Amino acid sequence: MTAPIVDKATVAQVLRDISLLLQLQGENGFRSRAYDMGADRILGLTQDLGAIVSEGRLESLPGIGPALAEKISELVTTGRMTYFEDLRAKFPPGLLDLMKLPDIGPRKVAALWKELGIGSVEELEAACREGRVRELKGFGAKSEAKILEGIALFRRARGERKLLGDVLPIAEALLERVRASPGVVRASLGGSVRRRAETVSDVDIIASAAVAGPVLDALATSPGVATVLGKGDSKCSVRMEAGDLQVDLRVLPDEDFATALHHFTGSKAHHIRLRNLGHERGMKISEWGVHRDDGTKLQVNDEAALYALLDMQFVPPELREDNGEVEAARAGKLPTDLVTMDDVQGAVHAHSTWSDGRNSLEEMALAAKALGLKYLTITEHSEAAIYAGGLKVEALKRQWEEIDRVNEAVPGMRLLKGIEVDILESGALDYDDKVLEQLEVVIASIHVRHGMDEEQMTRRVLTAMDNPHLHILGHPTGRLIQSREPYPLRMEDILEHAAKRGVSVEINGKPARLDIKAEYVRKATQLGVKLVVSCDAHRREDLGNLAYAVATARRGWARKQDVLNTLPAERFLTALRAGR
DNA sequence: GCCGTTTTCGGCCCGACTGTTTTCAGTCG
Repeated sequence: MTAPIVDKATVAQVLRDISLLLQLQGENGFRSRAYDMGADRILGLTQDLGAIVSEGRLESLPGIGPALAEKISELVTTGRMTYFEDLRAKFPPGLLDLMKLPDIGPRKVAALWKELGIGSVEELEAACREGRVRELKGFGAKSEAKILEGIALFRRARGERKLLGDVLPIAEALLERVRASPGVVRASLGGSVRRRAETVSDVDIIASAAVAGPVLDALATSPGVATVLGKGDSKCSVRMEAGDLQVDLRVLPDEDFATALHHFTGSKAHHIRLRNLGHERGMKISEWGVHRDDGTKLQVNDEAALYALLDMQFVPPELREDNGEVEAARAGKLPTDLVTMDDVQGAVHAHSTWSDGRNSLEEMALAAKALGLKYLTITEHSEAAIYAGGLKVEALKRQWEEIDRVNEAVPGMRLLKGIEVDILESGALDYDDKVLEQLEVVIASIHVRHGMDEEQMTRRVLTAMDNPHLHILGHPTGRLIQSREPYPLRMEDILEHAAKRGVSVEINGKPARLDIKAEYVRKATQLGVKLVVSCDAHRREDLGNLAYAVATARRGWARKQDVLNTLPAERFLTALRAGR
């Protein structure tokens, strides 16, 4: 098998660019959407793209037909796509950036380009300042002002999505404010935040109330709101001061709450599947309810009722990505015991002032206890991690004495003696086996020498897993969302080896890591690999990262029994050693 | 461009909001 020249993300990006260019050309919208759906499909693949291409299996993927298969195949095997290059050559290179501006879509970009010869953000800015844009049909003075605002925003945010961990706390605070406003019956977050996507672009809140006005006002006047972008009879959009975050609130009668919540939770792909299923049954599903073809409105009290109408199991929001959940729910094969925060008995992966953490062992213990947890694994860095205050063996042994003291002092909470030991370049671990065997929990992670090639890096991790004292593989891919690519690793090989050797795999809940990601969680559970949800805490507040690890586990369809730290401490320790 | 348990052709989710209009087009989610 030859390694693909281009990765999934690149293929998806090319397909999305084609979609935009086709829209610019005024092509059939469904044709451009086919490229978008193809991009989604490729991005969501758990299997190796190179293998799928070389085995000619592209066309077996839903949404990929002969035309896309041929183009993707060309791109993956040669690194180029003639169709894309030809298409792109018809337009100035800056044109695609224009589409990223708010309220600017393909029709407006086409008009700006054809009528005014505008091909870049800079040219658009100049034209707005000179008042040339208002001369165009469909544009006015207000449009020019809004475009200039949008350009400023574009330059600040560069269109980047935000980490879920940066957005969720803001979203939950706003939700509480909406919930407390006059006349609200029900309220919930929606959108990618509710689905717990790794990154989100905005916040959706859905509320039910007999009168919408006061609820919309509550959001518009919330602390932290920078500008009110728009406010109508049922909808209000604001931009927060923090991080240019946009928040959309919809308020409707309570009888429409469930269908609206479902609609605005998405994902779009999941939703389209459901609408089509409804169509087959003579039902029209929209945010305004479910209607029979004769116009009668069906009562839908909650989302479960909506799925029941379609003869499906309820699909939890985290699974609504059209990754097989629709088929599984129709067949009654969707797991009903996905892991929840309430299932988690202990937190894995915490640092203290002994290495690079900010809080003492006792402070960490008290904070974990306050969250209702029963145990916390203390896993400082090992000796090689000099930059992170890694512990020499003597210091590690002194720490055990303090752990014993804290365990006496904080009843109901047990600190477990562990380590986050470095995986050295050779694949050896940074402590002798004689030290490792005395520890209750051994996490092994890579922290240095990221630049090795795929073969070397894979070999390094496989070798590490052969050490019988290693219990958990820590943040296995090393990615930092939006700032560092994963190590070049054959993850399928790693997960298969973990299954064979009885090594557990971490789902690191630090919002910038979420490592392993949901797709690999699903792969891991299929292979029978046991998982732990971790907080990778460097301070008290980081214990809350567990919630993001649990969300990632759920997005990967992990059940309670797949996650070892849902067990009480003693059984957790036994399970870590089972199969080792 | 993709798809099919009435289809290999003719569909493909649909409503709110804004700014420009004077009945609507474009964008967004």
